[in-house]
Amino acid sequence: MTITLWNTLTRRKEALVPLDPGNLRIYVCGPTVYDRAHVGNARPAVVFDLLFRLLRHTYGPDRVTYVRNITDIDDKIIDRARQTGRDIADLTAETTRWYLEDMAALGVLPPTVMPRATEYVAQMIAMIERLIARGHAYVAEGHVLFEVATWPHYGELSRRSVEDMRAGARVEVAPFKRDPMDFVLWKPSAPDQPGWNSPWGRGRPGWHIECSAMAAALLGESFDIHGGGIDLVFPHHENERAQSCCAHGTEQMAAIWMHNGFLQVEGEKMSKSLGNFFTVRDLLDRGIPGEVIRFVLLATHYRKPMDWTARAAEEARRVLQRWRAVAGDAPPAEPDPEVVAALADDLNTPRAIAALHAIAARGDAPRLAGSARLMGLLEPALGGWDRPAQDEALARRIEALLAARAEARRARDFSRADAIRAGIAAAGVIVRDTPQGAVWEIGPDFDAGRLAELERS
RNA sequence: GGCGACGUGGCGGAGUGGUUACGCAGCGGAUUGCAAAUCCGUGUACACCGGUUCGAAUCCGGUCGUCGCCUCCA
Repeated sequence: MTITLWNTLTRRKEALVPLDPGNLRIYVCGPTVYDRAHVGNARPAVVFDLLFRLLRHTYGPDRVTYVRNITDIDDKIIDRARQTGRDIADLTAETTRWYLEDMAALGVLPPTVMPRATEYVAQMIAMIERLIARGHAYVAEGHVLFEVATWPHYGELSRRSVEDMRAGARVEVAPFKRDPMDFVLWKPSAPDQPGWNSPWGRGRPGWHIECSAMAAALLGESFDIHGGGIDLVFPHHENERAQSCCAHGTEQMAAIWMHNGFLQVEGEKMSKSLGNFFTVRDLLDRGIPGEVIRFVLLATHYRKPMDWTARAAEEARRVLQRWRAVAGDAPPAEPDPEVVAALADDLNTPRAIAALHAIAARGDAPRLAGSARLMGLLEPALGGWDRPAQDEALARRIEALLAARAEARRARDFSRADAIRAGIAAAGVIVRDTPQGAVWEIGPDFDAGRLAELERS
């Protein structure tokens, strides 16, 4: 099975040809840890988790190295710590823990390696020294800057010409820059800011260098896939690519560059001022299962803009509930070839989901379970939300009411039977009659008061 | 202002030079005491305007709209 992926660099779908068949290497830009992950942050985590699963399935679990970093050096972190009076290490440690918990709730597997930027400062300094030695970087007023003009390929990834960018520059240009587009590799730290000793004085790394250093340390100078959100194409990935290629003297940092599309909420962009800004934790706390969130994120092709809506979540919940009922506890079979083929075609998840619908309609439980799990769905660990509540007293009360209805039906007292049924429904309990008898579950609008009212009548 | 992405039926969302995507909702039927659930069947589409072509929703050009990047936001 050949995996084909859209390469942002070439704007084409390309066959994935491993540089080293024994070790497929992928790097994805992870979170900057200063706050809870929002739904937009979850999209790349889920999308590249799916890719990770597909690669493991295709090449074998031991032949894929997936690196997703934790950026724990950043001015946003410094600002947040200052505002809240917290210690930076506490803040980043707690936020990292939150991130991992929230992603695990979405069925995101731990990557092979999760390096933290603070552990790679020495490698960053070494890389900056190489860039200076090779004539791609210069020191000015305690800063080290990458000199864009020294690399003719700058702008290729984001399809921008250096000329256009200079013309459209809206940022104030630091006076010590040789060119407005030059970007910071290292900058000085004030005494109250975190800093590391370096040949250029006490300071801290610029934004992009940490990914270049960690990728090189863990995956080598050149690797197979580099991924992240589309907003990272410029400047982050453009700059990473320039730094890495110039430091190592290589032609490519990654063979394939992948970017997921942006996320909107109810047709509008997510922003705190619109009040539609919410974190993964908000959704989980609101009772939306992580598996449902994952499904919604995978229902749109990863490269397209997607819209998070309450309606989409509701639809996803119903689909998963039905699939879980079909799959039951069946042992998972090999994934369906059509599902694998769809995913191998640039992660065409909507097509894969359509194939899952067909499998579910056939009632092929083992195949459904095995195929869905390739996508991180119908995993036992994410289940439970689709089962009735474990409250035994409540279960006895509902079953007593259902028994009363069954009794009324046997007596052909249909008006009483229907009244009980309507009452149970009004209380938010969903009842389905099957040949084996009535089954029920607690719906989203459950109202214990109305149930008690019904019991009195 | 510069650069880029996207625009498919009531909704979500693939695909793509000539043949049903799929799901949800709707409608019809089976089933049911009546319902729910389930099963079967079914209609509606490719932003707009030109062009290329035997044929375009699919290619090319333009217009409009939405979104993103150019501000250390995935």
